Amino acid sequence: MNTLFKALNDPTRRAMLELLRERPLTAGEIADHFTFSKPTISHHLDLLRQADLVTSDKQGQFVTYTLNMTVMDELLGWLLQFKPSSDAPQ
Amino acid sequence: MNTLFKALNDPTRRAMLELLRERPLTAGEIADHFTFSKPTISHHLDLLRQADLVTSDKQGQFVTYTLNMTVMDELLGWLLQFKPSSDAPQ
DNA sequence: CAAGTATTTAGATATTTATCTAAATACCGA
DNA sequence: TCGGTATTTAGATAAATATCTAAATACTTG
Repeated sequence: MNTLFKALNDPTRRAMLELLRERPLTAGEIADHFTFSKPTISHHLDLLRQADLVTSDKQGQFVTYTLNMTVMDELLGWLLQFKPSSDAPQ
Repeated sequence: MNTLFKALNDPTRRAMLELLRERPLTAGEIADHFTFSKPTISHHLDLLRQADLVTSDKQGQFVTYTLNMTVMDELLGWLLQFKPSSDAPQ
């Protein structure tokens, strides 16, 4: 949960997730959408992977990142515990 | 959105929200659940307030904090954009 | 194998953050 | 008004984070 919130606590990483919503992208393609250096992008992707928000797959020279939303369900569950409707319908 | 994720990116603050799920509590009552100093607790509560996750109400010497979940809907919305089912039913 | 491309690792640095103690503020009751 | 309680503000510090450049690694192609 900590790792998840940490990964989400950065606008660049959230933008990356939104990019990957369309389709899987290579590290380079992702980097093209930002003005940060490649190592910085790589570091952000690493944090997203640590949180299991993305998976990475190396194909030759390229590393393709794919959105993995299963972990978001955990967040969704955490969120819903605050929704009174889930506890006491009314 | 930034402020919201920042506020949520701390286990103590998340625990505070879960405490407040039961009922509104004063700053002191909240502090009693943790081993941090009062100023530290106050600082965390300030961040939760900045994110609009809680409201505070001073009654005499006491400041009561109340959960305000309306802003969580924003987070829920952000989250649901990743759920394929919301885009393409299947 | 050498040169070029894609990506990551290493190491440095500036900023942000969580925490503390000490002090200030605000309120209450005698 | 004074002493006590509740909370916040100020200021300091250690740890975490985002970023960079330089270098390393891994793959591809001539």
